[in-house]
Amino acid sequence: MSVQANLLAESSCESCPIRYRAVCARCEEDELALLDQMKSYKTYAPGQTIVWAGDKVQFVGSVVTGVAALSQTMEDGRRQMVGLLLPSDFVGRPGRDYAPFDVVAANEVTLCKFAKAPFEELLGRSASISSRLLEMTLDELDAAREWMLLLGRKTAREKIASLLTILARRDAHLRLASASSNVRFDLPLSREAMADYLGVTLETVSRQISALKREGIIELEGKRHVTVPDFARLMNETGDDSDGGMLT
Amino acid sequence: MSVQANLLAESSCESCPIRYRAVCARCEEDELALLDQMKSYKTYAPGQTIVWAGDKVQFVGSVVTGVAALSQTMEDGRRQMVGLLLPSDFVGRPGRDYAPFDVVAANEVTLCKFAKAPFEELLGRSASISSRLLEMTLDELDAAREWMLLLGRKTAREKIASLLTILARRDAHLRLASASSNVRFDLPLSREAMADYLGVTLETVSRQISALKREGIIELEGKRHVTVPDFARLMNETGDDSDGGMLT
DNA sequence: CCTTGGATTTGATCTTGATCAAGGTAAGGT
DNA sequence: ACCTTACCTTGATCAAGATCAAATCCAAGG
Repeated sequence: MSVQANLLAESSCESCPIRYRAVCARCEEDELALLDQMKSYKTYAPGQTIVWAGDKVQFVGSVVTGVAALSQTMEDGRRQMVGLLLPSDFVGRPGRDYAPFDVVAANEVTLCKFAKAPFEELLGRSASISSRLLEMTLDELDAAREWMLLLGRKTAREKIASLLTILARRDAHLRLASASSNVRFDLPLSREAMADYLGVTLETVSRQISALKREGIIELEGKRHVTVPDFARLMNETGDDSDGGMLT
Repeated sequence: MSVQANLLAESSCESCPIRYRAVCARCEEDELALLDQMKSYKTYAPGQTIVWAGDKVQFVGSVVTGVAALSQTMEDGRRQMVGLLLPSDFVGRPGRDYAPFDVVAANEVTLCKFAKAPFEELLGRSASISSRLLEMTLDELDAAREWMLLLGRKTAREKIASLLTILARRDAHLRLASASSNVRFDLPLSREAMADYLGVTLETVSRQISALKREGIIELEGKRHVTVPDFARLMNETGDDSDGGMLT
């Protein structure tokens, strides 16, 4: 939910459209100038690991384009994705030196980076930035907790439908679930990545997608392009309240 | 993990031992005085709902004693606990008016409350409080994400062992997993609450606890009092790395 | 055009944990 | 002491999803 809220927030700015929206919604001019000085861009190839869990991390930043995934792996190889980073999402942990999780580029990802130390210094002085960052973190926490409900209590079918709903909303920039029928979008994740996100196997992902297709709830062109002829019908499969969580 | 980190943080203070540690680790004297003026205490009975999801919430605060649970319920009654609030944990969401989840007292809970508006006002001025709150929120986010791994990928046995480990650590104030054998503690949660936290049924919780008992990994006196004769052996059942996540 | 390898789909079977159904246990009330 | 009630344990059965094992698809390269 909160991810969407973020995407739909204030309008963007020329030089770094995403960063401005995400971190600096309420920045003063001089703060923006400072941030501009310390920013840099970097692009990562699909599948590339941006940060390894346990690494010392020297930067914070925002996703500009692409999709990155936060994930954890157990010794025996079981993997769980614990967060999706979409454009405008913040990456990094002010006040913490080591990354708690892997950050992996799901497709080609561009980050807008700030050196960590000066950013933290600015954070210590600017109430506008730190309070904005607190809000964003609280939103992430809410999103994580909604995902806990999905992981702990939803069926495989509900999990898939929930993920498709989120991706569809993101791509279509829908404000309300019911706002538009016939949504089309591309899956930014492989079946395996979806499985790791949903806490199921890739076979289960494939079977559930096939089932939704067979029932006409979604249509597929190729493996990755999805059309949802009736969004409400997909929503009905998520197990969520019909209001789409707009209250939060 | 982070919950433990919090508990093991700086020493406490006379008038409101918990709050000082949690929110005001780096407060100035005058900020403490302000907080003292606006604080009040309230006690809730076991099972009582402190906040309903969707409610307008007028306070923030800290847990002083007892255990409270954050939880979500689906229309058909499926329930998932999405956070445990132990003494010193922060409750509430500065900058947000409505509660996203239910908050329920698992046993008798005492809260130290601050009126939300003046607290937020202080937050807007005090870099020390807002940065501390950001850190605490990031810790909660890490804890939520570790729980996602548990919910998505661990077996029932690993889930139970993980929960027991966390509760044992909390109660025994262990610094390291291996620091002490023969840990004893009381379960603050019913079987049903544990089930809702772990994303399984209460029967599964009961069976797995019985299995661990049968194998001598834990001992039970009554339903609630647990003894762990060899902590490392319990840890081995959690599926986690042996280091116990001390790096984060 | 053909080959190749990764990604995906599909099928058959198995396992874990859910569900359904009794019993057991202990604290509190009468 | 006896009953009530809430909570917990245990057993039998079932089903969702995991696992194992082929096919199939398709884009990239030769």
